[in-house]
Amino acid sequence: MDAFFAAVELARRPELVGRPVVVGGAQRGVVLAATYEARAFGIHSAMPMVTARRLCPGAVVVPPDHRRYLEVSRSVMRALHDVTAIVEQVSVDEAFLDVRGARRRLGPPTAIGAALRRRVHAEHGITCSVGIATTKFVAKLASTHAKPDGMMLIPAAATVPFLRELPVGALWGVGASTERRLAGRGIHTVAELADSDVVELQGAVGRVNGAHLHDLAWGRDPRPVVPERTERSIGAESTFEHDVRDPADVDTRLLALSDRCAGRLRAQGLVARTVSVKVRTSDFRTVGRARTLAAPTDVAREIYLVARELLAGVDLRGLAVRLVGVRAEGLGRRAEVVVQPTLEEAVSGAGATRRRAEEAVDAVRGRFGSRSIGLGPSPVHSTTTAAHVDLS
DNA sequence: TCTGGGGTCCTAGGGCAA
DNA sequence: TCTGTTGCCCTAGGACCC
Repeated sequence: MDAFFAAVELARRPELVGRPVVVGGAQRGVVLAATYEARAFGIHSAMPMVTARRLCPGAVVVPPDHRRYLEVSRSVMRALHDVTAIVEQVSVDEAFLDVRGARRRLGPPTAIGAALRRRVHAEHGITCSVGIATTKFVAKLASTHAKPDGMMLIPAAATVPFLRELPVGALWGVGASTERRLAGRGIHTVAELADSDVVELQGAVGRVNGAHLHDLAWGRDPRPVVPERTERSIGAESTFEHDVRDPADVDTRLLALSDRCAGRLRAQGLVARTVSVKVRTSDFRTVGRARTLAAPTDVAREIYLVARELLAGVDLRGLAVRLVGVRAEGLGRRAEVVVQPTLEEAVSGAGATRRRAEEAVDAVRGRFGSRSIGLGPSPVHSTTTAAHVDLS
């Protein structure tokens, strides 16, 4: 999709068409999407909102509506699934399709691409770009080159000449850091990358990455289009409006994040073996801590208690906290995992009770909305967590 | 001066077991 | 029983993507 979030906003607010529009949070956020009119001012995604406002004071700033973007995304993905079952969704606004099996029914890839672009525009009033190639990463580059609102086909024979013209930063997996490291070795273009020595390259950017980038430079990319990839982790993090010093403030946020994390685990029937926390201090330094549990869990209270302990072990060097996050890793299907209670739990039934309480919370949320009920902070040594109920 | 939130993957070192 | 090798798991951190 082209400037996806911004395009969705424009589709329902046509009076904004033609104006510089930026989708992003209020104060401490970054730019999530910008229309091409806004990009003309130098605005791009991931840029701090304050910088964007400075570059273009006249820009219309729209707060994000992720629920709406997800709706449109799902609808677009359904259109893709009408073409083929082999759809690999990469993000909310991007996917790979293996259309080899659809050619007899729907025609050549260019016809399929054109039909899809027409359908998305007709159904949602937004534009997308299509890249067609024999490998995933070349198709991705082609779609980038086709933007906005275009389509590009790169035949197999044209692949290497096309790639050689590009700067290394155009390759998927080459960010600012790798680009700098390569530049230090005189490598600025894909042609220079392709002609460099693999072993030397591996010394510069790592064993796996070096070999991978060298392959990409020659158009080699054996990765197939993989539908339905399983999730590796589920996390939640949030930045405070102002940096905080009171541990109780951090603690309250940590509980809410653990709650969100566990709720999503249960919703997907997953349990996590590892809990990790992330904390960013006022100097923007980020540290993480992780612990693998004796038994996997999907219970907010358990995740929270581990997260709190991990956080207590972090030396904040006297600095205020900017962000905290909780992540559940080492995921497994709850139905396939044997959860052995501790001896204490087996005697008291505490673990099972806790889980049933949180399932009740899920049920209330399912009926009255996600903000209708939440875990509240509890006395430090209490084994129970109060529920805060607001059915207003 | 400012820098979100959701993720994935790789590296490197220590612990540990075969 | 001791020693060396190998490989996996765990943790921390970094790079990257949208």
